[in-house]
Amino acid sequence: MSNITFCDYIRKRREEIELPLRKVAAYLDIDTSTLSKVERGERPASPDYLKPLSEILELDLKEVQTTYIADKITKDFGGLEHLSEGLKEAEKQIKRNKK
Amino acid sequence: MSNITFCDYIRKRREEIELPLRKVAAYLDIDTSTLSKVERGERPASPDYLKPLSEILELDLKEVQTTYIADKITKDFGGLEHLSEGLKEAEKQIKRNKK
DNA sequence: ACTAAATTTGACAACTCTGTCCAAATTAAT
DNA sequence: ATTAATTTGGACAGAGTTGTCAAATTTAGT
Repeated sequence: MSNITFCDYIRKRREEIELPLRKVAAYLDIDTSTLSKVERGERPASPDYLKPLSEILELDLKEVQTTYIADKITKDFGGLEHLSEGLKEAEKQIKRNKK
Repeated sequence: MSNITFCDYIRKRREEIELPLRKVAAYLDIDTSTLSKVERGERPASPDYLKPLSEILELDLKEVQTTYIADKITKDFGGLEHLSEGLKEAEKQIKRNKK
């Protein structure tokens, strides 16, 4: 029922493959403390982290991005009544822009 | 073909019904200068503006929100490769959360 | 229990963001 | 052309964000 948040997603995975925060943080070139905060949802993840996270956690980049986006959108736009329609419209526009 | 940006959308409409910035800004309870910047895309619109904007510009709130969301998402997430998938996933989650 | 490693916490500086104020520039009306 | 109204620009303050550092706490290994 409940949606996996981005922070839980990456923390679970990191524990799964038994990497210490220290190592992952070093790979992302950020402080251990920063990553700790991100993993506990105290701070949002920077989009810059996505690619290196997918690498060191051996996750599909697409899945990482998807989880990140879904999470951030619900947080950023959660208060708007017509969010679903807005998202559909956004999708259309993005497809249009690709061409 | 080109997507209407939120700022163009509200500026066009304001000019259409011939309201000065001054009046609209007063209704939103912000400085004229701030609204000027928003209408030219120099500053993002606050979500707080959406409701009063729809009222004074006599626009459907749903349309206002949809335009706002679509615009903001392309600006916020434009750099991500898997944005379309992320949006679909976000939609699913939002629907799930409604229940 | 002791030690070392891992993680969390809080204070902090640098930076960004939001909106205001007021002066300058542009546009409209007579 | 002058005047009045509208719009824009830039300096600014206050609030919020981002990541770091170092100390405190928790967890794991012996």
